[in-house]
Amino acid sequence: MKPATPKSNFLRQIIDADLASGKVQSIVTRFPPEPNGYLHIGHAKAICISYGLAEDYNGTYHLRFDDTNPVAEKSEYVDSIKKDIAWLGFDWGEHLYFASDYFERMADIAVGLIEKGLAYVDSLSKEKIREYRGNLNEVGKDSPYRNRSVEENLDLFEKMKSGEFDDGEVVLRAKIDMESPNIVMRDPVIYRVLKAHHHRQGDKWNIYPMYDYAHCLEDAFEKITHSLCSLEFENNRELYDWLIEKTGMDPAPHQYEFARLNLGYTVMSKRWLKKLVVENHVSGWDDPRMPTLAGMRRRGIPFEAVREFCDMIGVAKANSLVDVAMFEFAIRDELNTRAKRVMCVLDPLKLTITNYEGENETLACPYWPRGFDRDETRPVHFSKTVYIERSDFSETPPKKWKRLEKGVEVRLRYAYIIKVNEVIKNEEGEIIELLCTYDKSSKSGSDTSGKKVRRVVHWVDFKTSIEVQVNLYDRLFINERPDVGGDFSLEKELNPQSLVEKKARIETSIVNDDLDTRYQFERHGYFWRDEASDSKAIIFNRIVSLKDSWAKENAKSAPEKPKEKKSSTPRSSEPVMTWRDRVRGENAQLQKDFEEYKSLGLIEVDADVLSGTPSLSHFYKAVSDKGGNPKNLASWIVNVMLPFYDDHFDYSTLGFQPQVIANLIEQVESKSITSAAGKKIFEMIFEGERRSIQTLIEDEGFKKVTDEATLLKWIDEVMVENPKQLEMYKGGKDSLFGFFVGQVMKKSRGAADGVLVKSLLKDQL
RNA sequence: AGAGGUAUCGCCAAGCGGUAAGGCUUCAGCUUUUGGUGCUGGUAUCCCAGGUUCGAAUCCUGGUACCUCUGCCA
Repeated sequence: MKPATPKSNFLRQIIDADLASGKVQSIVTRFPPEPNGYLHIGHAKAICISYGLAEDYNGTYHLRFDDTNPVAEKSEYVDSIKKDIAWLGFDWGEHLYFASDYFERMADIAVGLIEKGLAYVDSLSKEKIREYRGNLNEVGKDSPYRNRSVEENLDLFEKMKSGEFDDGEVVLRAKIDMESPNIVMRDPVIYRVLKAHHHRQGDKWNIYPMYDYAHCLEDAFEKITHSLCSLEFENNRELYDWLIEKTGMDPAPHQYEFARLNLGYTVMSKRWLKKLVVENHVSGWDDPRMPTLAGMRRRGIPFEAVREFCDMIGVAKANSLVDVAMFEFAIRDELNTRAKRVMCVLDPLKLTITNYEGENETLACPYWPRGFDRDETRPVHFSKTVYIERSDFSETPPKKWKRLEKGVEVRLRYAYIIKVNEVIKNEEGEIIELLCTYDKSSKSGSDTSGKKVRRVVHWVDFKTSIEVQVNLYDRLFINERPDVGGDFSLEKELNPQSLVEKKARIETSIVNDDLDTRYQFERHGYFWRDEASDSKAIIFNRIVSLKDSWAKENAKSAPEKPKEKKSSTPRSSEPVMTWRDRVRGENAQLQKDFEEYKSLGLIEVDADVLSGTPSLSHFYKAVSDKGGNPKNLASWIVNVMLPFYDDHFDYSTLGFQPQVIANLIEQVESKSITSAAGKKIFEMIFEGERRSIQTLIEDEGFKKVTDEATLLKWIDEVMVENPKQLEMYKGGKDSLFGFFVGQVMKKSRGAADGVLVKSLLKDQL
């Protein structure tokens, strides 16, 4: 029933590694909303990630209100956010925090920064600050106030605090680097003057910390180990780490970023959600069509479905747009097992059984379908006249029609088999009633008619059924990505059918149920009572419709989607300018090396890489001085050795002689060891192994194995150990060949002769 | 133009040099008194181009596309 969820993601890998290395003993995560609005499904993803991870790893999670900007924040939002998170089933226990509770501490730390000469008060205007910051292409320049003395800064900051400056007059800035390629690092503002009323601190403060300054400190104060946020903060991480380091916070929290959720046919940004509410396109933040948690709760979506959905979509760093079908699946999957089935007719049409003689009767109808291991029933009234769904009768039935048509027997669900004999229409030609006859012996449960009728139709009793209002909700927008591309105008994007209100008729049994009962109205969808419902006027919200494959079948063949061709960019024949070309442009020696390497017969890219830095070039020369084929030497260094250094190759701190590498490559060249073994040996050297290559080969058995008998023995073993794969291979799964080669190679620890193994294996298989 | 990211099926998403997981969607079939549910089965060679290797989605080089950053918002 539960879909398998991705059990691995990059955050888990980070945590696993941190736990394994002892960097942390147990994890602490946090969800840090600003109390300036309502939570939506995107927040639910973030919460499920941070809190879910803490739960899974037996760690701790915090709820922290990041209330550093008093202007938009309200206690009302604090309450709604708490309610929403609790609804999702998370309990933060005693770990409820407010950034504003740390204001004193943060201000003290700012003083410390000033004392260290790492922060200064800037008197530049907002506009000037922007101008001085530069832009994406131009570096910034220093503020004229950047070099104020520590004393002056201390004095000025004190005055900011005590209210001697007005909003916007001065700011406190971190003194970092106005020429940093990362704009975030160009002396970011860390405190601003704001004489605003704070929802918890009142008028106590005249200054408020900025997010970048406050957030990392909050994490540190709370000893958060893994501070998870969305991708747009990637650029801010450098500042986060800078502040943690300069303020000496220990242990240091770390920030990791993941992609935020985008869901089709809805919007997630506060701006648009607010517009929907303010312009009355919806009834409020909790309108059942809203993607807010309050809206989903009112719609009747169980929180478990939201959680299941969050598990399903996983977490990664690639921007994505999740198909609503996935969310709908999660909701249906949850509701399917817990929603009682009842009958409700949304568009009633009268049907009279002309040969029905009794007054009425009561049928015991099961609440649950077969296979549910539940056998509760409810009484349902039945009489001579019932309502059926107008769309269940057709005068011109399409192919494969399974409902009513004239003269064909159909079962009234849980009741009798009937046959329509006559169609009564009004003056406009509209059908107003169907007259039919029934087979008295076909009563459901005691059917002695012997008939097998595959057509079924649901119904409610004419006299006793209750009229109710049903709200049929559908997606709010017409397009999958309403807020992308061009200017987004709500009027054009809104789905006019997002709410359809109907008068429907429902069986009486529902009056006895708890108000929060979830139902499946058979053949329609899942419903529950709206909170505005009362005993006189009952209102049902449709949570989600049933999956409808008939509609698809019936729809005209969908227009063929134009297949997007994967763009293949033609390879330009122009020689390309690499960053190394630029380096060489300023370093004649390297340029000379480059030319020399090429003349030695190196392929161009290897020559390019090896002459990219002085350190590398020296190293290559040192290795090739010892002899050997320059081309192969180069290729080995570039492709096998360099990846170990992850762009940080430094000859001077190498820890082994170039001679060693020359020897190693010679062994590979002379085919006395395989290249895989060569790589393994280098790995050992890289990690500090000091035995000679010769010794290593001897001691560790790296010598290339070309002995057929040994190889065949391994091959036999592999075939015996993997009977399943063997069978599949023989069944035609050729791609398994590589698997067998791999297994043999593994047995030999990479020492077997690959070519030989292949040919032997081919014979054996 | 700078910096930081990302690219695996229609949509999410595993994969970390040796069999291209899984879920959603979709298609086919079975069951069915819900055109629902359940069950069975099918559907990708990994953005492009080179290179290294017995073997590359994974390593190297170079491209391309998309996202984020120029608030005294978070």
